[in-house]
Amino acid sequence: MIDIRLIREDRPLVERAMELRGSTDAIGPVVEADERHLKLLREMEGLRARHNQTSKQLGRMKERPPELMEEMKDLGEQIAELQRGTKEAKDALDALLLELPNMPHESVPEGKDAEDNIIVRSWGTPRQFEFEPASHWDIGERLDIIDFVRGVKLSGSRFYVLKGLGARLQRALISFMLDLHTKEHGYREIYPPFMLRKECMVGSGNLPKFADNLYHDAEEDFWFVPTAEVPLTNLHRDEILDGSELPLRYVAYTPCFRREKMAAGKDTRGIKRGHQFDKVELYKYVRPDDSDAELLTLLTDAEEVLQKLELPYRVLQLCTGDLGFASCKTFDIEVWAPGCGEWLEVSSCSNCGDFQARRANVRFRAEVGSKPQFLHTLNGSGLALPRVLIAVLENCQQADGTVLVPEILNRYM
RNA sequence: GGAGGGGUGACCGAGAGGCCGAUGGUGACGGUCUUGAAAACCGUUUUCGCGCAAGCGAACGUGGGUUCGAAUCCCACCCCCUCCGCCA
Repeated sequence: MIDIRLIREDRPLVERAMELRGSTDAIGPVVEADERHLKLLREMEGLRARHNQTSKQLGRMKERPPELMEEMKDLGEQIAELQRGTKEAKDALDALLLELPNMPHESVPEGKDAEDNIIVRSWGTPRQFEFEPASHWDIGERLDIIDFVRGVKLSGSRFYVLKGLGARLQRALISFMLDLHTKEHGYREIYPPFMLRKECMVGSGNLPKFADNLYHDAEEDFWFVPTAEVPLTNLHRDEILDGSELPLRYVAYTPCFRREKMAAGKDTRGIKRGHQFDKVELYKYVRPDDSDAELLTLLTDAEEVLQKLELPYRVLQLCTGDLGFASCKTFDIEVWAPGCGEWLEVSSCSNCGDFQARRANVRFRAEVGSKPQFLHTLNGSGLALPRVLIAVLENCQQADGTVLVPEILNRYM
């Protein structure tokens, strides 16, 4: 959420930021709603002050003049009326504010869409094959470790079944990633609920705008996690943390559930994009001054997974037009998949600034006795499993059709 | 799912229509005393909104209602605890 006070104080700045992201004319309605709300609020509070004062006097009186009582009753009704109006105005304002994306960080390169993203660096060299590398769906079926037909039988399109060593490989990757981040990078492992209350989705920025990508229970207030970022954002919702606790670094493995309506018809082959996938997620709560630096270490923490797996990858910095809703600065990591012949996004590491902290109301006190302030949150996959699985299968395939898994996984297999 | 009890500030815990944003205690912070510390004593210590400010407004699980006035009364919902039932 963008601070309404910033919009009041420096509207052009915010408007420019919105334009950089490709959304125009978003601020005008906000300013109007804000003005309407403030007008009603001031009016209501004025009447209330009067009402409270007289009411207090009445409490001390022995005899209550009937005409004064009459007047108070009247005033009370006016206040009630104004209160309804104020609440409506506030709800309208909040609804607009919740739809505004985060402002890009000043260091983010300008651009319209993914075409304008910048390759920051590459690691490893794509392997030269002495044979035509197979796609993971061919490898998976040939080795009987990915079963597409039965996935569809169970749940429909975009579902698959991992079998035998396929399931085992995924589990090995999860364990490896969790161990790496907890033992070597200082993250604390979290096992969160996979179903959350609606307000959690608002806190992270998934609602109200992206409801059509979420699954939820029809009867109860349970929303399936689309990423562990959501429970991790809300872990400290409505809390004031002690500055000495920061930074907090968490890592969580969860399945992720997404409708993928927007991507209908895209990536239907293989396991690249399913309605359910596993992911290990990195998350940080940090002091505002530290978030730039913490983003870089978050990124290298995620990269190290691929380095240890010896999989070639590249790092992209997203341009302003391609940033996610909640992010002010993002780096993507893409792993090379020689079978599909494409770079696959396996991580998106973002600094959300105070955007999510405002929504979820997570604050900290810099020092004992000082005023609470919003902290910064960062998140990044570390990494998304199916695509790493793809990369392992396709990069490590051999001429005889078998797959030789990266050495680091040996102790997990 | 059924029965009963309960949700108050960082924590414990009072308050049962106006004198209550809330007694008291613990903790934390500052001070006095002390060579230093402990103890003792004194003081400070919720958050948000509006306002240049003085100040005003709001919040006692959440949302409604009664009343000039609600932490306190009424209704609904949520959560926690105990017991019973069911169950991986």
